[in-house]
Amino acid sequence: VQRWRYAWSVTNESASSVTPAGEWSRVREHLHERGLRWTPQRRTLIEVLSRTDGHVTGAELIERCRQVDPTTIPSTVYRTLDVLEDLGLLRHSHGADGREEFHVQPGISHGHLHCRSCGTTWEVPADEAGVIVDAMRQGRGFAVDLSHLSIGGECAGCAGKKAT
Amino acid sequence: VQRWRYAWSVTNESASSVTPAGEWSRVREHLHERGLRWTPQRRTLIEVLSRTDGHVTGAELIERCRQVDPTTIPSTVYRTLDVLEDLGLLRHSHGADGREEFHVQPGISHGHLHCRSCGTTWEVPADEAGVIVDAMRQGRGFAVDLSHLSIGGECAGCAGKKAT
DNA sequence: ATTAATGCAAACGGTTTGCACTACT
DNA sequence: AGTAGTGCAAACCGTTTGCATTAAT
Repeated sequence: VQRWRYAWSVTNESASSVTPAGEWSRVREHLHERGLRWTPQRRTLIEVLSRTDGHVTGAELIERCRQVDPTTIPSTVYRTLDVLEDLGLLRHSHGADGREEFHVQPGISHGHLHCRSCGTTWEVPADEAGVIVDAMRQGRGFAVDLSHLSIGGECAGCAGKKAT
Repeated sequence: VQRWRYAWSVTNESASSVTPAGEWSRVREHLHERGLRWTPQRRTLIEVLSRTDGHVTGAELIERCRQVDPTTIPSTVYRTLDVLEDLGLLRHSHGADGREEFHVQPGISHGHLHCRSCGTTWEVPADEAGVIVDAMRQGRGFAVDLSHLSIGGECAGCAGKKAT
C-alpha cells in the first residue's frame, strides 16, 4: 500500500539547516551505537526537530511530520520521541494547556514565561533567571532546573492595552 | 433508582472545619445572589473543597467526593468547578502531569516547587517569590501571577542522598 | 537471520458535551 | 411553574499499548 515514501529530498526547504550545527547531525550514529535503527520515519522526525527550537507539543510534531510525510503515524512519533529522550536529545514536561511539551536541545537551558491574555510564550535565559536559581538555592537548598521553570502572568503589552 | 442520598450527616468527620473560617461558608449565598442553586451535589463538593488546601486535580476531587457520596458523577463535579471558578473561589491551571489542577483560595497566592526525584511539591509564599516578581517586572514589564509559578528541580534532601 | 521498528486499531484517562429528566427556587 | 442542575452515555483528544507485519542491520 505504498508506504515508505522518502519525502526527504522533496522537503529540504533550507538545505543548510536540515543538519544543523548541533546534536541532530549525529543522531544516526547515536542510534547505531545502541543497536537501534535509522528509519525513514525517524529521519522525518529528526528533520522536523532540527527545524524546531524551544518547545513543541507532541501533537504539533505529529502535524509537522505529516506535512513532510502524510503517512506519519502518531504512535511511531511518540515512540521515537521516547528513544530520543533516552538518548538525552530531548526532554519533555507538560505545558500550560496540559499537553506534552518537548524541549529541544536541553543543553541550552531556559525557563518560560506565559502570558495568559495573548498566550505568547517567551524564553527566560539562564542569566535572567539566575536570581531565581540563587534564591531557591540559598533559601531551601533547592536546585532549580531551568527547563522546568514556568512563570504565568500578563505581559507588558497586554497589561498596557487594559490600562488605556 | 435512589439517587439524592444525603451523605452529609454521615461524613462530617470534623464538624468544626466543615464550614471553615473562609470563603466556603458563604458559597450558598453567592450562588443564590446569581440565581444559581444549592444542591446536595454542590454541598458535597464544597465540603470536600473546604477540607482541601492548596491544589488538587479534578480527578482527585471526584475521588474524594465519591467517598462522601458514592453516586458522584464526574460531569457534575466539573460543571460545579466551573461555576465556582466563575465565582472567583477557585482557579485552575495544569500540573506537572498534565492534569487540571485546582487552586483553592486563590486569595492566598503562592508558587510551587516540584522535586523531580521525590515528587514532593512545596509552596513558595509570596514573600519568598518576591524576587522573581520584581525581576520579571523590571526586566520585561511582565506581571507574574504567583498561582501560575512552577519551578522544577531537585530538593535539598534528594540532592543530599546522591552526594553521599 | 535477527530483532528493532512500524502500521494499525483498540484502549486509556481525564475532561466535555448533548439531551431528557429532576428538583431547587 | 420555570429553569438550573443532574445523570447518563457517548464523544473528545492526546497519548499509549498489543500484536502481527515489515524492514534495518
